[in-house]
Amino acid sequence: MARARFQAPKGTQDILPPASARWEQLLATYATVVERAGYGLVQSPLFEDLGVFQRESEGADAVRKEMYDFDDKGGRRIALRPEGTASIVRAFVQHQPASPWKVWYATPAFRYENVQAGRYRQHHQVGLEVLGSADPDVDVEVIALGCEFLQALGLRKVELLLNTMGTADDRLRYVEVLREFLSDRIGELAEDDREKVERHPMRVLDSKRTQTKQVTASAPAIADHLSPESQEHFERVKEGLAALRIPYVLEPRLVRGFDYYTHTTFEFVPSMVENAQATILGGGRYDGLVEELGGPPTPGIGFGSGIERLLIACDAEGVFPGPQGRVDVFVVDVTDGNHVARDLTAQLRAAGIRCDRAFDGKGMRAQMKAADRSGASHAVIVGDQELADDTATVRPLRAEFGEHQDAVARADLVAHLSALIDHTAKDQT
RNA sequence: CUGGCCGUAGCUCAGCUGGUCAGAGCGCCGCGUUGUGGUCGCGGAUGUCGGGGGUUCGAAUCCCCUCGGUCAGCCCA
Repeated sequence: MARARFQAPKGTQDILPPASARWEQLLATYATVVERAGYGLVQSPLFEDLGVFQRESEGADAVRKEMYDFDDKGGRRIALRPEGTASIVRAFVQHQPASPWKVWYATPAFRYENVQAGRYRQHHQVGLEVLGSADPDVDVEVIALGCEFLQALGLRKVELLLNTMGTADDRLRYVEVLREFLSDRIGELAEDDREKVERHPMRVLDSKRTQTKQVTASAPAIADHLSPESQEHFERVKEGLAALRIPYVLEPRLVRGFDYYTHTTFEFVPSMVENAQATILGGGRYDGLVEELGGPPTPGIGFGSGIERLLIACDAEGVFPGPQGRVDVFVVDVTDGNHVARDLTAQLRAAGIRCDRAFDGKGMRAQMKAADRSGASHAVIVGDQELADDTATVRPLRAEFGEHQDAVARADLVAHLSALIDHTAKDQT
């Protein structure tokens, strides 16, 4: 190797062709699913005032440690976006659009943390948010769209975990009960989890240490400590999911990292993936966040879904292979100067045919090899003979088209190829 | 931030306890067929053995540091 002086920073990666074609298709699939439900795209800055992301919540210390923050040349404290929701909420507060505001986004997210399976310093998320409605049917719609999206990718072996965090008041009461429960058994917890009991007992619930898990298996569930209103909200969400035939598993230990989460929380977890970081889509209601960012009391709910993890899950299930072949036609030119390739590719592209050619005056053998590698279903060969006859030789490259090659009049070439390609497209579906 | 494993060609890897250890397969390029790919045959190119330092007559091989990869905790998508 001509030794590379630089490489992509730790925890980041280059997504090159052909792998990048899967990304394009994934984004298109997502956009299709959410836009037909009335969601509009939001593009917001990749960096924000640090305060947008750093709030008073208990998780704040950890959040700050993982944030890519810096002072810009004007002395402003800036942070690269670590997640999608906060920017959307900031934009909502700033522009005050009419409620309910239903929006989606696709964005990179940056977190300064150690790399692990399914965890990167720059990862990519698609997500959506609904601001301004407390209706439990919105919870159902959001979860259903997440579900639809995963299905559209072909994922089947995915489990929906569902829980509720109640309201802030519910949680205060519950945390007392939970803390008491954990304090009584503090000796049975894994050592590293013991200090959390005082500070943030709900964090103990999602510890991955088996020792701790054995204890929390019998911990009191928040669902049993809800106010009647919270109870009612959760019931209606479950009812809605049942009506839409979306199976879910109640997971009392499913908690979210931030304080502003309320009521419904959910995660989709692929069963085929062994990694510790498996959640491919997670979200919940956050009825306090808009206020935290200086807006009027406004309910909100949304989810985020990690593209890298989605693709890991797709690989594990052997689904969503991505599009095959970048072009349908490859022009092979064995005339002097290759001017036919130059002109013919332009003509075919103008007619909407995806085609490519070789450069650098390669010999026919090399051009045919390139044609094969391009994934094209047909080669269009032009040499002195064809030039004289004003024709082109259309040569099939894939077994299903046989070995027969046609001499096609140049005037009929576009129509001829279009018909062949149409046929191919039909065969693939 | 803490810990385990790993770093040899574009890719996957072999290289025993330091002494032809710079190798294989795939891929790439060319030729067999100066107008036919994918199969087959033949030939070819590419490496400061991640980087730096040390031990030694001698280091891909042993030691230290560092960077990167990977996995786990924590956190989350």
